[in-house]
Amino acid sequence: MPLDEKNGPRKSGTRVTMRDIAKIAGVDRSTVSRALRDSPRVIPETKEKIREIVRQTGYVSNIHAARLRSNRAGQILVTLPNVAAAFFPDVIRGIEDTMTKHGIGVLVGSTHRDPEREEAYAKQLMSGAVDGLIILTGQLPPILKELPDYERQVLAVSRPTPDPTIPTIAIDNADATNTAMDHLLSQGHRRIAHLAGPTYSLAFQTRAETYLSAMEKAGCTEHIRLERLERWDIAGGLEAMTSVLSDGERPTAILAGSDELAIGAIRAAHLAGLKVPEDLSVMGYDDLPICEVYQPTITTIHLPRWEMGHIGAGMLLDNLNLSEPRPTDKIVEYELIVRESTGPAPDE
Amino acid sequence: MPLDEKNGPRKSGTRVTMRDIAKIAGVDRSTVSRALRDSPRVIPETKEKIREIVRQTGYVSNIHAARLRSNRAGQILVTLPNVAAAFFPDVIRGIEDTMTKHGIGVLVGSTHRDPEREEAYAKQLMSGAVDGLIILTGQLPPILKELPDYERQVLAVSRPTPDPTIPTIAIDNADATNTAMDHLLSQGHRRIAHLAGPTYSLAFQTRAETYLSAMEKAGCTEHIRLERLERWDIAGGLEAMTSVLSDGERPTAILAGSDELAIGAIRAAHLAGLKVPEDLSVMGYDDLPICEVYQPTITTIHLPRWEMGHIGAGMLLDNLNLSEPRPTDKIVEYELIVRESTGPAPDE
DNA sequence: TTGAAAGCGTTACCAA
DNA sequence: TTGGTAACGCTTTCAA
Repeated sequence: MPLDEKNGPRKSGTRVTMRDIAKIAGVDRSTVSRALRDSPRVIPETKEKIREIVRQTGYVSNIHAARLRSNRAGQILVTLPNVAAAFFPDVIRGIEDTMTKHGIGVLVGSTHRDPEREEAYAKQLMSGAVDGLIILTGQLPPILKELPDYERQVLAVSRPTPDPTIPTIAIDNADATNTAMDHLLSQGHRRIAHLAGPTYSLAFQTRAETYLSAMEKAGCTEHIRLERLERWDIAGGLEAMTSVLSDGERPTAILAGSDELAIGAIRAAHLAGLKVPEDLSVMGYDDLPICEVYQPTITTIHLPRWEMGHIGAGMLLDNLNLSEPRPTDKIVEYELIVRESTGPAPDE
Repeated sequence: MPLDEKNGPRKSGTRVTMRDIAKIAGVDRSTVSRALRDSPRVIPETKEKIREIVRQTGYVSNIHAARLRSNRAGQILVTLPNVAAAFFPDVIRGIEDTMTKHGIGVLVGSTHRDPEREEAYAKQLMSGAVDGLIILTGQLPPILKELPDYERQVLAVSRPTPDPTIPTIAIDNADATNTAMDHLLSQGHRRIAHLAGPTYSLAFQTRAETYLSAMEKAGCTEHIRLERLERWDIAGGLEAMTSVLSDGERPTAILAGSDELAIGAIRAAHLAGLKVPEDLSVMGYDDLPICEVYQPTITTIHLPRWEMGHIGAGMLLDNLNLSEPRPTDKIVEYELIVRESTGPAPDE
């Protein structure tokens, strides 16, 4: 971050400072400081006088000075792989709603899976620009481990990280996958393919592994078809499904690792002249808003996104404030939502 | 933002400071500062020595101190109404890509149309927490006007604001709407209804007005049906369309103010047993990614989202750096994309 | 090329 | 309840 040394400090244009307020009010700077933060140690009269002067002068406190002195940023950072994914807004909202109540600001940064960006965000925490970090990417920037006590300032929500010391809020992905598989198997499906999300993500990894073991348990070993992807968006689903349809035995059901993959799969099936769910059942994970209005509507595993964010935010606040750290994982409930995109296996 | 006065400054846990590095290296703090910012005024040898010590000690500079002293935040803020809207990610990406190249961080905040939140974000600019503000909401927080020279630090992208002094990057909404209407009229449609986005947004307002005048010009005054909404998401489109279908003359085409409204409208039509586009044509604005894979695929007005963000970011950087302000508006090009959701008007 | 020193504007301790 | 004052950790003149 090469700041231009040629420019000196940006000319602050003779901005009003706390000292000025103090002078006008005829009190000390410390009193002004207390008054503005509504300390009980200033009588209402003095407060009102100071506030009036602030109003008239249009004074705004210099946040850098406050942060330097108090060593608190008053804000946290949420990192996610990609702002475009419809999964995150609700999680962020859950975090925001909680943090805002406590006067803590929430910043959002997208990593695009770029290690440089991840490191830049990690440094925001390390440099004190933010007080805490909530990771939605499932990736822990390695550099963070240099930060003493990082387990208390970092939290993973919705996607577990490889580092088990980071407290995590998520569903039980193995359990959810078994529920999904039960749904498909109970409809008579045997040729079930899985469009798996990226292997670097633990959540997708678990889903894929559980799919495999569920297929084995159901005696469908010979029908296993695991399509591994390096993405989990609509385009990825489209591509993967096209590949599935183009060779080998055609499945009667698709368990997609995300709703986006499911939409891509449905679209690919449609383009190939197949009807969903008559010819092919498709389901996903997440229960994105679009699931309810896509045509057909989409069967999925509902994740309590707002709630995960809410719980995570509360937990981070605890870790940040309490002298005693309490970094424990938290499993939240999922729910199978059956809609139009899955149905009985077609007769042979 | 009531910080807890009981907690003193957060214990920094004997963190390594610049002074420590200087002591170990046997140089002055100023030399360390220069070395770390790669100033030409330190010989490579000294630099390397200092860097090595930094590496070993795990030193990270205190960003608050740097910002206080230099009076620069090194980051800008982007405000948008709602992280959930699929419209914004590309715009943000365009902003990020440009800013990152210049070593400027990008923060994203959602207002949820809450005046308190809007004001809180405005104060981030006023307090110096961020160097600039890019507004995607179409709303200018009133308090910002108290900031001298705010026109140079604030920019509106994609949605014009009511304040004409704020530089704006957007398409020509009137022109785009005429293009859309031409498309529908040329397909033989006369009974065209418009699902209009919220009136508080200038962009939606312009689209609605242009719809009206286009209908008049086409001699379709008696078929005008303008459904005004306070939202522009899928649920809003569903609701509005249901209302349109439930009373009065049934339109043969819908011009929806956004792609989300269009999806809601298509869904409502489907639920009412109508086929799109055979019974009803529907089109939107924005060209969201889902338009390409929804069933049917959706005709729309493409907006160059990444580009708008990119241009906006560049313009803000100019305004921030140059002594001479250059706040001019910029009109970008849109494009009509014809897909499956529109077709010839049905025979009567 | 480096060092010394003066702040940046606020907060929080300690006294009064 | 208020005042005085010493930091907070860095950057940037100015001098050497």
